[in-house]
Amino acid sequence: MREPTFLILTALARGKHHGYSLLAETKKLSGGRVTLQPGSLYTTLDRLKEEELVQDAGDEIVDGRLRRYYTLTDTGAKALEREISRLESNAGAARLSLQARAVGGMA
Amino acid sequence: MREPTFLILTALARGKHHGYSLLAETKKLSGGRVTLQPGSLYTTLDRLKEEELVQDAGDEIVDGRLRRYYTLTDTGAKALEREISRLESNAGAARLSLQARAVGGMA
DNA sequence: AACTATATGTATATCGTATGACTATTGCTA
DNA sequence: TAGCAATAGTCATACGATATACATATAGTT
Repeated sequence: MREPTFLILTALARGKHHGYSLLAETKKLSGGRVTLQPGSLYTTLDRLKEEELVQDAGDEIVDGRLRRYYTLTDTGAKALEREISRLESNAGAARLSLQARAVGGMA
Repeated sequence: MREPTFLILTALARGKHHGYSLLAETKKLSGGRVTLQPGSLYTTLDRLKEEELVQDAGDEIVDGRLRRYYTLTDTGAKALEREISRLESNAGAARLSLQARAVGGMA
């Protein structure tokens, strides 16, 4: 799972969002590092729906504009949890390696 | 940075390795999840050398077979450190989101 | 003689993402 | 009232890291 996908799932874990609001939310979650373009967002959402990690959560018309809401499925929440574990495990292993390098100098 | 790249840099942070030993080391570091194929490994190493995150650390002939060693550069170590921070930050944000979901139910 | 492990590569395909152009509506303001 | 920004979403194409499959060679094992 790559960062855009991860950020989208993370944003949706807090509750439902519509597409456009995800653009702002993912940017915020990444501390400003990641700015998704509409094209990336919607193709990713389509894929995630096919994989059943994300599902539709109803449409709404606000000020004449359609809002299409999305939420995490339980499968999606589990996938996110596994992904978090992977990140933490990788980060931990790498921290150990870097410490070994700092302490031992280079072999 | 994706997982294969990350695992290769992590392995090299502990000291020099030749290509083939990285296949085993990255597998070990990932807890068996990731099995790099030779093709992925060597193309990634070539790219990392071009980007100067990794450098050659001498050749050696053992039992009639060539071993080509690699190490991290300082730039590579810094890149790995930044990457670790990114993983930790993403994992932290996602944990909070999942907790919000668990506590609040779904909105 | 065939097979497995060690060791290093090349060529091509795949897939998620990036990019950029496009459609459409509302609200503001000059 | 024409023009522009912001909101909301779609579509076509390109890119790039990795995956897959293949190639080559030596050493040791069965």
